[in-house]
Amino acid sequence: MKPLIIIVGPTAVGKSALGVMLAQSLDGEIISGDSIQIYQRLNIGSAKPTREEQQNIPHYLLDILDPTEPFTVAQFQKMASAQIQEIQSRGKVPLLIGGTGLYIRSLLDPFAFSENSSAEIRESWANFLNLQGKEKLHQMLAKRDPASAGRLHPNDTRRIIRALEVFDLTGKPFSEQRGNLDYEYPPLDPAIFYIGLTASRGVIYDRINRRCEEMLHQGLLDETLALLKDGYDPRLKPLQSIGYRHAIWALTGKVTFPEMLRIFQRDTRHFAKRQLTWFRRDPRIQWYDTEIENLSNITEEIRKTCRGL
RNA sequence: GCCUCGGUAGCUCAGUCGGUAGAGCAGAGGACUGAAAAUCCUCGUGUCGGCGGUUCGAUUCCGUCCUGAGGCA
Repeated sequence: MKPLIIIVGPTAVGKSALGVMLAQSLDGEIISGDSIQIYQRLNIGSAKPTREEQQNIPHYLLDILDPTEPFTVAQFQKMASAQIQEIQSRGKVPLLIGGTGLYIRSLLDPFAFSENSSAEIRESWANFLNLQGKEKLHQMLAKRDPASAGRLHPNDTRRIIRALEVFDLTGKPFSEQRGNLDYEYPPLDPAIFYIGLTASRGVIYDRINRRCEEMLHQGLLDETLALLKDGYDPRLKPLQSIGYRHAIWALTGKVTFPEMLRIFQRDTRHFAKRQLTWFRRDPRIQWYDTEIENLSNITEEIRKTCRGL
């Protein structure tokens, strides 16, 4: 097995910088595991590493989609795993870096996205939801897939609709197909070095608060306005992500500027907390606290522990 | 110095016609298998400014002190 290094963690802890450093010392190339940085024109708000920050290290899965194009885990899984192999085949070390937990996990655990999805089916259930309400929708799922219905809260309509979609598509309950893998974290190949970067809550939040301000200074509003002027629908998924949706509120006068900043910062903090909840659960991650560890020692540790290096 | 209005959860405040208190915001924990920067669930004990008094019982009434804002001198 060839080496693979993964860096995860909450937003704004310094994953990108660590990644570039490791890429330099280990002859590596970087693959982004981020659901927003994959889009073109979303630079400032997605905290996409700039040319300078990339330091001539090749970066993949950045800037490959137009904001109008949908993107899903299934696509990510396919593209990222192909890219990892491609890098390895050239004798380089792939570094997977990102904060999108589901994306990262789709590469490590047996997530099988065999069936195609169906927007039509989803739409019809969304319609059902509008007409009949949450409880009825939940009951529909309970009839077809009691296990999933029991697991999902009636308010979590997005997941309920997906479970219904899977049933319609395959005739089998979603719960059967996912094989109870929620809490199963099979051991990783010893050639994989899985790093979680973290810091105390206070430090993370300070960094987030500052970064949000910086994004505005760097021109987040202009970046967003340019997209709107070019006809991009503000309801597009990537334009509803953190930062962009806030910019849109301010640009359309829905909120005042200071209020927008406040909510932007808060939503980013909430997001970081969700990321931590996701990653903390995975026992395979080796955590590094940026406040106490000297990150430059990581290279050596990787050399020692990572098979194939 | 006098008068008025405040001092209740980290913040802004509500409330208790006397039976030890609750909203919003902030925060915390959790879930998560094709929208995941999304979506969803759960969580509020705090000398009710201090000290006395009245009372079976005071955060609530009375006195006094401390403190903030405003007004009058």
